[in-house]
Amino acid sequence: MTTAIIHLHHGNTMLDHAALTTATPAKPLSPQLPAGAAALHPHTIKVACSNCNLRELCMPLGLSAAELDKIDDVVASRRKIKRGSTLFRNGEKFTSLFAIRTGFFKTCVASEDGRDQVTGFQMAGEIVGLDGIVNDHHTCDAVALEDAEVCVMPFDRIEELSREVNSLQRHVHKIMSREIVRENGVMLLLGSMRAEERLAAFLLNLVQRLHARGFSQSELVLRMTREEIGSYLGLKLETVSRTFSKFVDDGIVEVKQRHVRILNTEALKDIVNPKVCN
Amino acid sequence: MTTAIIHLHHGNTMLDHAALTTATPAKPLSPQLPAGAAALHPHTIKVACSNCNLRELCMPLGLSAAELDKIDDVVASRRKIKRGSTLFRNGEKFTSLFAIRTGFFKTCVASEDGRDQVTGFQMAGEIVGLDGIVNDHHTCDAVALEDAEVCVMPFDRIEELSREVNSLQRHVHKIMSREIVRENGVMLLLGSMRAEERLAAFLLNLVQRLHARGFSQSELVLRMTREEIGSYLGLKLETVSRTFSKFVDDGIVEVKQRHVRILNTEALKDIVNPKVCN
DNA sequence: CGACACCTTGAAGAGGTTCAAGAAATGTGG
DNA sequence: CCACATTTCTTGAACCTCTTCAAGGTGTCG
Repeated sequence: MTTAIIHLHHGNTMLDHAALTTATPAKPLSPQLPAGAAALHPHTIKVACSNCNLRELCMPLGLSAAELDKIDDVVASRRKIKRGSTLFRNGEKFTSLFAIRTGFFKTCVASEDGRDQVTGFQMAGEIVGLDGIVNDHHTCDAVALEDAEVCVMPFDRIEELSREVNSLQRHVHKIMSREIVRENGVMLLLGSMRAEERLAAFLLNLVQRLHARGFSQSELVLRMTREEIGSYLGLKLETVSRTFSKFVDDGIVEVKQRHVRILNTEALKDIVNPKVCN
Repeated sequence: MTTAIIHLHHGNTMLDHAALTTATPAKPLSPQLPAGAAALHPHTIKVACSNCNLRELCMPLGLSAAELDKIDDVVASRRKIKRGSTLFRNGEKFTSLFAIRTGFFKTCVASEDGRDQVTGFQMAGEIVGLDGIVNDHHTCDAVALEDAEVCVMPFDRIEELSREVNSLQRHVHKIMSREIVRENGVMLLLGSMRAEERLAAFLLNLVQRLHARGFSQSELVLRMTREEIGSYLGLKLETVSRTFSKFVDDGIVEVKQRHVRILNTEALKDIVNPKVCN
């Protein structure tokens, strides 16, 4: 019975503590907003990278003090995006890359006839907007799945600076290459995995990225709907729901709406990479 | 009857003329090999971009003479790859990007348990190797589907030069962004399309790219097996074969092994983007 | 508290896969 | 250049996974 879990865990502390919200990590990786800065302007705030705790995620390591000074100029401003609204939209002019400071995004592309496909979920420290470089216009939408804040990095400024700071140039290349490799992995998932494998891979990937940001290795709060997960994984929302229920039945995870606790990471790994027996 | 076509077209001139081999395009876009150069060294030949007819595909436009001189240094050498052998392999150290001069490649990633997924097919003028930048090692295989020749472009040299030549810098960024956007499109295909839609989209994409290289808009020779097409499209080879047969039955294409003639491009487009009828 | 979005589950159905066999093309070695 | 081995492609039939349609439950937010 999959419904039992809802009552079994009703009232206990599962998934209820603060470490479960992406806005408040356990490790000290949260961005530090200069006190009072937010009050200056409702949407854009001028700030620097050098005192940002997410720098190790967005920016190259091992910068000299002089380079750091220059890098501070990459971020032109910050921008807050309300849950449900878009950071950029398919067709809009491309001017900047965005580094996510807080919050959670999805990116999605649409075909002409209106189908759409979630191409990724992005969290703090990750960069969105790379799709816009090639044609000076964005080819996908970036939608905030929770209230978010991003650093706006005008791309011409990035190009200018990366001619001067070698490690920044290398970093930009790596970020783009990383995105290519990530998408290769998604293609493998979409092209060759079955529903259970897809969802297992998805959960492991999410929890791994969250863990790198100081969150639990075993508990997470999904910021997206079943439908969005399904779109990303090439499944219908009902299939996602059923597969969650199957994992619960098998004792691999606990699920309470969007709260997920992984009880058996190894089992998930085995589902993704089925052992050849004998 | 789908088998009829094989006899119907037996002996006719369908797909038989020279314009159908990727090595001999109708338009003058074929690379010009300096006479005798090939004899100097069996595998690597020092040549420049400035006199290459594929330059408009690989390199930025509107370069000054001085910039062109510099760009010539990007290509360290050329390399010939026999059909079936690999240009690079998952795990190998990354040093260079490769511009395809002639021939046809597939790139594929493998999961730990041995499944593999074709992530793309590349033809003359396209760049492979971008996956290697992020971790200094390649994460996929690039396999020649026919005898091929590539220009070897050491990446540190590219980075060096793109600090000096702004248009090259921009070009490198665009190439990577284009790959990201392409993969977004494949994700849409894998995540939301049915078999017929996938194959139709695949054929239209191939023929469009071939046409940009001076080949026919309606005829093409597939350089890959049904299994490789299937892997790319997230289908089994039998499904690819059946879908081809369906298209033949519907009078949309003629198929004779790997020779394909598109009889009704509009029909293919309608399959990819189904019209919503009332 | 009521409206709305989201999630779960069941039952029936479709699309694609698997297994199997045979045909056609391709490559190889004598 | 031909015979044979191998690879590739096609097709059928049974099966299975995932989808579709439908209904009801749960949670959330104004």
